[in-house]
Amino acid sequence: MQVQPEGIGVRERQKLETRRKILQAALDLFAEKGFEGASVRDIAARAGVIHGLIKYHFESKDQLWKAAVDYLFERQAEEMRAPPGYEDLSPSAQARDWIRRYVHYCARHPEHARIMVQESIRDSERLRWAVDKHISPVHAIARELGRQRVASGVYPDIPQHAIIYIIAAAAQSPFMLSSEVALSEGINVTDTEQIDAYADALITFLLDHRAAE
Amino acid sequence: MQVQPEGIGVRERQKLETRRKILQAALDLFAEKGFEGASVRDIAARAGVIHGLIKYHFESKDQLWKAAVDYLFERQAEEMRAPPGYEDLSPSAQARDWIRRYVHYCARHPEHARIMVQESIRDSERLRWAVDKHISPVHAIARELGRQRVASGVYPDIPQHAIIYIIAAAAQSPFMLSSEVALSEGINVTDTEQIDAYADALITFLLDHRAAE
DNA sequence: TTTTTGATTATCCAATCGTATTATGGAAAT
DNA sequence: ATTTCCATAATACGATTGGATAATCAAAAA
Repeated sequence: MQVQPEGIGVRERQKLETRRKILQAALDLFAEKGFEGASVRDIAARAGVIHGLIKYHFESKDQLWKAAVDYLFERQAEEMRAPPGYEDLSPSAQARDWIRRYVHYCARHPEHARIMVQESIRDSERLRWAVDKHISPVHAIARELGRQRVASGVYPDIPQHAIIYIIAAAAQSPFMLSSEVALSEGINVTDTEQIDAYADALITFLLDHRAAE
Repeated sequence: MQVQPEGIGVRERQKLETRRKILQAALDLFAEKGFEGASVRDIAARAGVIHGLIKYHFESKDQLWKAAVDYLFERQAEEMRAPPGYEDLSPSAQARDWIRRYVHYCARHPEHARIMVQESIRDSERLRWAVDKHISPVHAIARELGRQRVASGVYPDIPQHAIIYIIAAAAQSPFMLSSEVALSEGINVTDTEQIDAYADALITFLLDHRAAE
């Protein structure tokens, strides 16, 4: 009657590891090929497991997708948490810092925008689930933030949904479409310098620039 | 030996009509479901023809997609042609007019952004074809326009590719994602008032606003 | 040590996929 | 009037799809 070292057996550790590998492969392939385009056999092959295991661990392709999206938004919440000292910054500096951090998040995890955009283009049950569980809560927070920045004159007084979609789309676009950018502009958007340069450009266009005349 | 009224027979007229119906159905379904998600049988059913006709008229699903994209960019070139008197406007007024017309184009034809974004997320032979034939030429024109506007102080002095992706993404986003906007914000972006309001908001954010402090 | 449990493996299934092939019927050419 | 041509229709094919099922085998429990 030994006490287990980690409180977890070999068996359960392997099970969790298998789930993790499947989830990572699902993220990659759903982002690359979309829900219909990514087959459960492709996903299983990339994860290095037999395809029947996906039904065993996730019951269906649909629920695998939802598990992947859960992971996506949990990770976003962690990585986009305000850094220490953020509250002490001026409204303008807060906005600049937030946009810069969001651009870096989009560059680090282009699969987030890729999966969600491909799903949001269609009107599926999966989209309704994602809106209810993840998108609406995120937008509610963004609206509250946006209202404060309009009040302090950092953002212009335009509808909140316009602010949300303009900033999100502009921040995600070149990283979500990195293949197109590489082919048409010859630019590798995964370079750290490129990411910072793009964040600078976006902040300049939105916050520092006013058209002449 | 009668001279034909239109220079075109019943037979050829019907053939062209069939091609047109298939092309329109392909546009709808490629935009809705992506290349892999849209089956040739779905497309044929929506066009009201037998599915074998698609091979007869377009040889393969791949070439049908390319024909649809050809149509997309030809129509865009027509509809985005500068209106009479455009050249007489000030640089600032030209930029505002162009953005407003582009937002309306995106609202009128959300399938354009939907098809191209779904394809640009993956790195396929189709994407390379589309970049070579359509995207690169469009970007070349956009870069030239952008350079003029930077010179006149209407756009900020940031890299041209940043200008292109910021404006295009922001203009397309709410219309490309109209289902998500409807579900999460309760807004119907197909309303004419909504389209104009969004164009106003985008122009304000990009050209008229500067952050306080 | 023996038994039980459950993660994994190996097949199987019906449905659907893109594509190829053959048949047909009426417009166009002679 | 007769023949030719070709757009359309009707099947067929092998491959792949998501999902279901039964066998296996080692860890965990007894």
